[in-house]
Amino acid sequence: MTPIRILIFEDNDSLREGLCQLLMLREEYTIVGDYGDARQVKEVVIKGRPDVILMDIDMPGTNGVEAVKQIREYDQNAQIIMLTVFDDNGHVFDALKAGANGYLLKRNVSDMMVQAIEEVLEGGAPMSPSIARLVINQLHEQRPINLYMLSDREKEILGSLAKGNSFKLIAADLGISFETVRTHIKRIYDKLHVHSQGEAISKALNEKLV
Amino acid sequence: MTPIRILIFEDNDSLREGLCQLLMLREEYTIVGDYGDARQVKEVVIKGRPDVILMDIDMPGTNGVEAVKQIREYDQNAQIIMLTVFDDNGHVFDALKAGANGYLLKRNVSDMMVQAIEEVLEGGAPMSPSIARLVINQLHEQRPINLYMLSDREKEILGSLAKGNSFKLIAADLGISFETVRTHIKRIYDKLHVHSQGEAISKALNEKLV
DNA sequence: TTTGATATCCCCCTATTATGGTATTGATAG
DNA sequence: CTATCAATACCATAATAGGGGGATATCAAA
Repeated sequence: MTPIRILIFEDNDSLREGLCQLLMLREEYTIVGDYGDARQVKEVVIKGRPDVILMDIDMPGTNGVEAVKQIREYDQNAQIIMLTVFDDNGHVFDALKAGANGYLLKRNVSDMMVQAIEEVLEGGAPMSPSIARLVINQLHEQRPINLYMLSDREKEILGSLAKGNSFKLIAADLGISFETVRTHIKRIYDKLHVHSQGEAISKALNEKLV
Repeated sequence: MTPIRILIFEDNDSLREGLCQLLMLREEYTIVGDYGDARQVKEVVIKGRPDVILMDIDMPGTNGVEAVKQIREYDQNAQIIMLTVFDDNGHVFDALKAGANGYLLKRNVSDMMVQAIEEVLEGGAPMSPSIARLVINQLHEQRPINLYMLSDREKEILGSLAKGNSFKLIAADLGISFETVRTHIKRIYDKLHVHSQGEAISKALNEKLV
């Protein structure tokens, strides 16, 4: 059976060495490199052909997020697990958007690292609980909107407008007259405090009014 | 110490009973109710005051997603863990958006349920690995941008347009003439295959071109 | 050197949208 | 019962946007 190739970027020397020792206990793992910074990330990844990359977020020089972006330009297969001390610094979403596959807090590393590596290789996404909650909360949509008191009909028309339809088309779609559409649009603009189609569509889409 | 109150909605009788038995083994848990459907969800939740709700996705009558929406209308505190057989049916995101806090595949239930309950009460978001990966993949932004071959200037102008600015304003902002803005806009419309501001803004925002 | 892409500017004409009115109907809340 | 609101509809005028041209300058690649 071929060994699992692991590459480590972590600027804290003692943590990095601890990780190496922890992972070397498992004979199915091979550490193909461990680095205190990500300056040579491209060369190192190409040479090392890692299955799993452990990437610290905060490093001198190239930070972890930037490193992930660079890696993803030419390698979509390596599984990348981010390591960080804090769970609130906004880097979380940047890293995940850039293409990271997992996200562990350093305080969970000794407990969860081996399990996390197994999980990520099986197509999972290992995350510390507080990180997982951040991600889930991101998805929660707060709805009790209608901040602008749009009526159902007005929302319908704004929705159609935001799809790019002209007044004429909206009228035909809804089976009402062109003039009625214009009346609705006027009221929508009033309520939204805008004065043009562009502003209305922008506001509608950005604030998810439709 | 006050017990942890658990409420169960699951239409598979044997799984539901299995869950009850599993959780009753722990003396810190109290099952405040177990139901095969979510028809009375509002009354039951108000009466039971659960700390944790286990909610099956697929149930006759009111489905799990709908039930979560109803619960969240008046209870923001109960921690809701969804249960499902499949990890690919699109309900995943609906449920999480509606306000669920965790998501387990039924095949992981016996292994992970107790740990999941602890995790969710500590502010985590327990998920089966494959669900976690779905969520993470949702965040990954695929970049193969510039599908439409917009130049930098064109992207800049489209961005300004999508903020709701008029041609006049864009011209003033960029320090170029009104006619130049129009020329750019015409080319943008060509490249995007649209014929109006509305369509252009809609496309720009929905496809994240800016 | 010529070509192609980009950015800049102008003109003409038409179509669509914005603003300001007024008005009728039906449903609903006081 | 009546005041209000939502939805419907129309008119007139002004402003903005869309579609068709044509033109010049730059820069890099062929």
